[in-house]
Amino acid sequence: MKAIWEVAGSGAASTKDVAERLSIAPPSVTNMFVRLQEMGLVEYERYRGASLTRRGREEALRLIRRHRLIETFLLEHLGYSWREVHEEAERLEHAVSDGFTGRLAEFLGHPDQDPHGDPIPAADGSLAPDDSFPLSEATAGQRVRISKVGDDPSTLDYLGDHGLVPGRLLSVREVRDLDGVVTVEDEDGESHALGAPLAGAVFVRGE
Amino acid sequence: MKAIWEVAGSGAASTKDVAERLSIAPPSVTNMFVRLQEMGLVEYERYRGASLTRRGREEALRLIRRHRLIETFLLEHLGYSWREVHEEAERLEHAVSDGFTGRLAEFLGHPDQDPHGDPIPAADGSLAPDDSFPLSEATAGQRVRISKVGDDPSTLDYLGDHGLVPGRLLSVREVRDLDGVVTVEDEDGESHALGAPLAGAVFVRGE
DNA sequence: CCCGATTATTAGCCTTACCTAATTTACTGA
DNA sequence: TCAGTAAATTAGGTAAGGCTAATAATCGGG
Repeated sequence: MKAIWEVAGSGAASTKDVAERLSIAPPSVTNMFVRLQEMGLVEYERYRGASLTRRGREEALRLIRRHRLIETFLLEHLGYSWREVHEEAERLEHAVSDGFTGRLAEFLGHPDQDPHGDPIPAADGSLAPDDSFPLSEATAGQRVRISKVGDDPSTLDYLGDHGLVPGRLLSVREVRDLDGVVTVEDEDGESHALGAPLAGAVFVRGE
Repeated sequence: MKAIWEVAGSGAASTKDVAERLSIAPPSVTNMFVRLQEMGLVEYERYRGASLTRRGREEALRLIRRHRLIETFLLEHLGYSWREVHEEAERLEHAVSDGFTGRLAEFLGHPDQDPHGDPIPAADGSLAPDDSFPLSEATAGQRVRISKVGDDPSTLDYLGDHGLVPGRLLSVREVRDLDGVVTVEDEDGESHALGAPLAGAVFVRGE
């Protein structure tokens, strides 16, 4: 469910994309699509991918809520680094109950976003709309705030080391079409030139 | 592994006892014994039960360590009650990495016993020897400190409600052979008469 | 010392969640 | 439009971890 949401949002997720996200073989995904449809969590048509039903979306958002709350806890209270946190949270989210999730939210002070800057769905399944866009789509001169960063570990490490973390305010100096390099200046006057892959992994909101 | 340890310590655990502890059918246990033996975690002889090898014991103690650290966290930081905590910890302990365990121990200040009063094995697998005994084996006039209480939920609730928790100092007033009732007085001068089942579930150490 | 009760094992089956290999469908560009 | 390729599905298999029913071993009392 979570993989479908992450891969396709409310649209239809392809077998291949889901298989890649989960690192499993495509036939296993087809199989799962059929079963999820029987359970009423997914709308599925052969050769056309699967999309979430209302119930399916709720289920996915509950999982994502768990995941992000757990990540927040691991990062803020157990001293995990960004590169370690994802894997641990992935395993934990399948083992914890709703009761645990609620108490953890309480413990953390009901945060509405995780340390990546991703919004944490509310217990009722509602999710703040996301108006952020990748830095690669910014325009020169714009002032933006980092809202989240991609979750690839080495990307995360690099950005973290350079202070490019959610909440940071940036001025966009140049967006060069030729090679996709985006140059930004941070609050300390430090300037960063980010290649296309990095610029695409830094999500921002206009200020 | 954990079930074998809990049921038999370093002795041999019977198929039946383990099956009961895990609420599964005996044949499943026989099956598992065979596989654990192939893995070198258990010494097993048909019709004679299984006992842990050195590696098996280490493995079991690592799990118990996890379990007790998780329980401690749930009770002390997430506001779980004794009756809820066991089930949640049981599921979590299988999802958590050694890294998590270490950081959680750190977060909790490296406690050496859980809130039940059970010792928490050290990371290297060593476990403090347990010199406690059930209240039913105390003698009148003895002063004892509660070291742990049985983990049956309703027992736990009753004892908790009456302030009979680990750490509490008690004076043994009477141990009546006739019906097994043990009468104790707590630090506040409050007197408690505990029937055989309760007296057997309260473990104490001489002061 | 042996017989019946208790405990354990074997045999055979099920479901879940994966896999690979072979086949089918859909898509795209000449 | 149609052929080649990419994606998806079907077919059939494996291992883990359960189950029940039937059989076998052990043990304790008369």
